[in-house]
Amino acid sequence: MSDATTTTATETPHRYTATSAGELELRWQKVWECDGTYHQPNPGEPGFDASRPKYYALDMFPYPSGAGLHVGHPEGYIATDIMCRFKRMSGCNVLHPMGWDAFGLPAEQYAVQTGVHPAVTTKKAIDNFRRQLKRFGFSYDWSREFATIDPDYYRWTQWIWLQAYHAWFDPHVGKAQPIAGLVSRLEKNDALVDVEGERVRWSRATPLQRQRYLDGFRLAYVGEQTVNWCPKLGTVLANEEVIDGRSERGGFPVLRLPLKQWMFRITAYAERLLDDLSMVDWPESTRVMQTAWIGRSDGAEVRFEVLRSREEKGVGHLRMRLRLADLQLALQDRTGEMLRRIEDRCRTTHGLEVQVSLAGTILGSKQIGEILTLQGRVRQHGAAVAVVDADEHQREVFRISKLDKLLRDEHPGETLVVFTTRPDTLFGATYMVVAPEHPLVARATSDPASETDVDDLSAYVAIARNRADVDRMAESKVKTGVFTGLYAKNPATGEAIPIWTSDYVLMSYGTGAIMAVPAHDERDFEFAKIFALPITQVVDVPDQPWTGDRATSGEGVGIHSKNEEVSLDGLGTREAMSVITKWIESKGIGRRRINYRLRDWLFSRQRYWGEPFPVVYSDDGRHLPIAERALPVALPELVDYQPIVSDTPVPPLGKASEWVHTTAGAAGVDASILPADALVRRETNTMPGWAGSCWYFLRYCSPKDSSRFVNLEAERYWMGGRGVDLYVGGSEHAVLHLLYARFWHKLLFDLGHVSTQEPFGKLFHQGMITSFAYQRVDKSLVAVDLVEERANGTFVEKETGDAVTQVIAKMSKSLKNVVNPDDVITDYGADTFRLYEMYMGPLEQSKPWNTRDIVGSFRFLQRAWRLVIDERTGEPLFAAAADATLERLLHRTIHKVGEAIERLSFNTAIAALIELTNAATRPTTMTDLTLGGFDRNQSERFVLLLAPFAPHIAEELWHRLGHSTSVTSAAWPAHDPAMLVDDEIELPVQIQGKVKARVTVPAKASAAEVEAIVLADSDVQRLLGGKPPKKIIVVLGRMVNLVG
RNA sequence: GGCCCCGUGGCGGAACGGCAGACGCAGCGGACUUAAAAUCCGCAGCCCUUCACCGGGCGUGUGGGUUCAAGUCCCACCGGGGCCACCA
Repeated sequence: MSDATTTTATETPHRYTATSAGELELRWQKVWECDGTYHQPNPGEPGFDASRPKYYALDMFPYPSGAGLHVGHPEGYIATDIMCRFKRMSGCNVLHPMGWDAFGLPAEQYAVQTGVHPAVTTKKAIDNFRRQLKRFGFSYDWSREFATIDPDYYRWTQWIWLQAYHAWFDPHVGKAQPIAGLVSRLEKNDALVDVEGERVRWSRATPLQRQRYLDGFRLAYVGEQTVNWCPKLGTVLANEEVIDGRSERGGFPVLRLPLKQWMFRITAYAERLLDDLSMVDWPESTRVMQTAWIGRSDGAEVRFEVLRSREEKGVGHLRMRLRLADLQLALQDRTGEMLRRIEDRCRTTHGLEVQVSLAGTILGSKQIGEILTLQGRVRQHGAAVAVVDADEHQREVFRISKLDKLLRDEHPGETLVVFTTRPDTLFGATYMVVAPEHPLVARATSDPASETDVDDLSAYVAIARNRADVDRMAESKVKTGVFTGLYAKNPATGEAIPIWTSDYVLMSYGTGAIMAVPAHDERDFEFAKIFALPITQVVDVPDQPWTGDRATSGEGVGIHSKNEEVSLDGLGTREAMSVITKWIESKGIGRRRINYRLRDWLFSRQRYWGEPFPVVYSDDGRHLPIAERALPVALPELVDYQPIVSDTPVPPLGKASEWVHTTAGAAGVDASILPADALVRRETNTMPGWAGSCWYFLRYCSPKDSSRFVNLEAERYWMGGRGVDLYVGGSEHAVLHLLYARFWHKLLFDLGHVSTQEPFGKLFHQGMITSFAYQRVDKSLVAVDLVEERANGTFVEKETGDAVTQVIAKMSKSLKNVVNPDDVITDYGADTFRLYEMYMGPLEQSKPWNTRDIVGSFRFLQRAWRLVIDERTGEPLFAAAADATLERLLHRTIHKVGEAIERLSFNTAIAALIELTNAATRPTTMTDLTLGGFDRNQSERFVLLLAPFAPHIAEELWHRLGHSTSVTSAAWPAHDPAMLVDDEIELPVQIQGKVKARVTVPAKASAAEVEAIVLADSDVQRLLGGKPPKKIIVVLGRMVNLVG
């Protein structure tokens, strides 16, 4: 117990003490709950006032852990609560909800450790979090509370997933469309589709083949991917969940493993996710992080011929160009009729079997000429593939996957496609490198005539593959690699250059292969030095003179870059890139391309504690969606939810065999898809913890709606304009949650389910609450309880007496500097806690908790109380007459506080309130208490100013001032702008830029008048010593500068 | 290694390019008290000068620059933090 709890009850029985604060806080919390003070009706509901503007303030809902709340949790919640209370008083309808993000790994791991079912521990944790949060007096509308584990909620999480499953990203319109539209197009054209290397007409394809084909388009799809497999967690993880080769949760090593998993085609939205960042008011750092994560690179894709030896001549290319008129017709004719005609023409006039697929978009006829080239490539058997290749803009993802597929599947071992951001260095490409996982390597190892040691190659690939990414990085200092025995023909120089494999090239980026330009890329240079590969300079970089002992990666002027058809010599890098790209395109060996670092989002987890997928499998291996009417697919109550130890991921839900093996009818598959009695197997993977947080802010709008994931009208009202008006949470979610939620939102927007492109109009990250710790000379940290403070303000280690310095560190059990919010509230009350945490410093900054400082906030509330209440009687106390100076200050404070709240600058708002209180406080020695302080009206406005920050004490004072309704619904006081300026102001006078004197001038004085007053001032004349200044600068209302 | 942010009293921090250090903590002095606590009043960046008042100089990590004027803008460096990290 702190000093604050002691009270001099005998003399001042109505003081504000920790005890009385606790009493009145609990009392008002009960009243607010009984009265439904913070209940916000929806449009159409009784009590809804349509004339008021809306304000939606959202906290990142917590993941309730067994440990309970720590002092960092409430920081953001207090901030939004202040804003909400201010907005309510300013006349807004305010949506301020709270809920629980309750599925996920930590709860399951805790359950596995303790043997208690996660449903039990999670419920307990939620109850504890709710109790702790309620003690702060937050103005949440608790009637909107829900948890992501509620079947009524995850029913709709599954529903949204189904929307993605039934949709594809149509490159023509740049947005998601129902996949039924694509299917009917395929049917109508009876299109030739490509399924795992085999081409069949749609009408003749098996159901499984059709499904496989459509999986190449669905936004939620099954895909075979090299995944991040964490054996220790027993699950696969998304790229975003892997940091430095270790799991974000737990820090366990992560391996790579090819696996069929549910994916989200988030890459289809790469461009929009990037561009729309300009629409939102977000911290710059977060926008930069998302931009970097999406990682757009502009460059070119170039196809190299693969040769089996240095001497081999490559297979010739056949290049074709259709007449512009044909293309124009093809584009305008969406039915496919024209495409058929082009195919026919190729067959009859060129003797070529050609497939034409329409991947371009009608951007305007002027672009058509430049956007399309038809490339043909002859195979030995005479079959050919043509790719209609469209413009680089927007529709990239769809076409590229298509191109890659065709190239890889149709011409195994014959070409090697690379992506480069520096096509202008093509002449300097002296070797190639492919990732160890690249298919070319597998073929090279099985080539009996290989020029290299195949065993070496196999061994290297085996090591690189099995190595966890952590090790791969740890050993990354020295580059390693093996020659594959294959060569590629540099299309610019015509030279055969060796193809190597090395783990510095990643299979997951670009095409998994690079053209190495050692002269102008540091990584390639390092590799070339180690393996004595040739280095050819092809760019002269002005500020990086060529010395031969390092790569020059800057931009410059092309040299040594010339063949019969094209020359880059003398061209600047930018121009050279454009020239060479055009040349590549005209040769049909590549094109301009945009590449994204973003990969598709792996959405399956081999865990029990998550949302089941609404999918079953038929015995021919097809996945079949559950009908919407059959949702939710409830998570079975599994007694044994222990993860299955295995070298490969095995979902624990497989243990619920009665649940897994069922019939189509029982599972809820529509009879039109499969007969009701057909045996099916349920999907046993579950969704990751991120699923529930992707759309919870929408559910708050109408949490009880049982017919829709969100009520249409409620969504339009609360999310209207720019979505959530204020979203506060930690910057640790800068990419993960905030990127995923944006993706879901865009998908829902495209399908017409929500009304805004972006979910969160304004985002704010609160800083971390840190703590003090102590550091020895050797930089090791010492726990707080092992250190004592000396009288002179220095710190020594108790045991040794050695001096230690105070440093700022994260709160941790080992440093004994963790603060429990419950204790602080017991010692001072929730109002003091709220005030202290907001007064510590700027909201966005990380700040050290200092328990010693809390008393300052407490004393402020005591003074505020004494200012309004006579502590002997408990009755309100008023000055006989309003003090004019105080009135002026009050107006200024009203202005300052309101403006500071809008800026989320709560520390300065509170400082202004303290200044006002200090100015108004009567000395305790004063006997006539009617002399100082506020009059009734001033007191009321003062209490209103206090209300957003310290709602309990404000409510108490408001009622003691005679009001019977809550301060929550009172109007924010107005200020008179005329009261913000004084009649006379004191101006500093600078001489040669240094403040030397002060003069008092009328506030409305003109520059000339001010100048006259200054020059007439006796101090100024003395300081000038008779010499008139050369120049006088008058900044009205600010200062005067005399320059000699 | 790359990009970004931040360096202000003993501590947390204020400061539209215009009086640096608001406000709070800790500290010091005083009032009240038998006393302590609490409360209230006052003092408080550093240095020089002075018995004192007065007065003067230096001060926002370091060094330069722009400007009548720089904590604030520009360049370089030092220190701390964050993000990414072989992304071709």
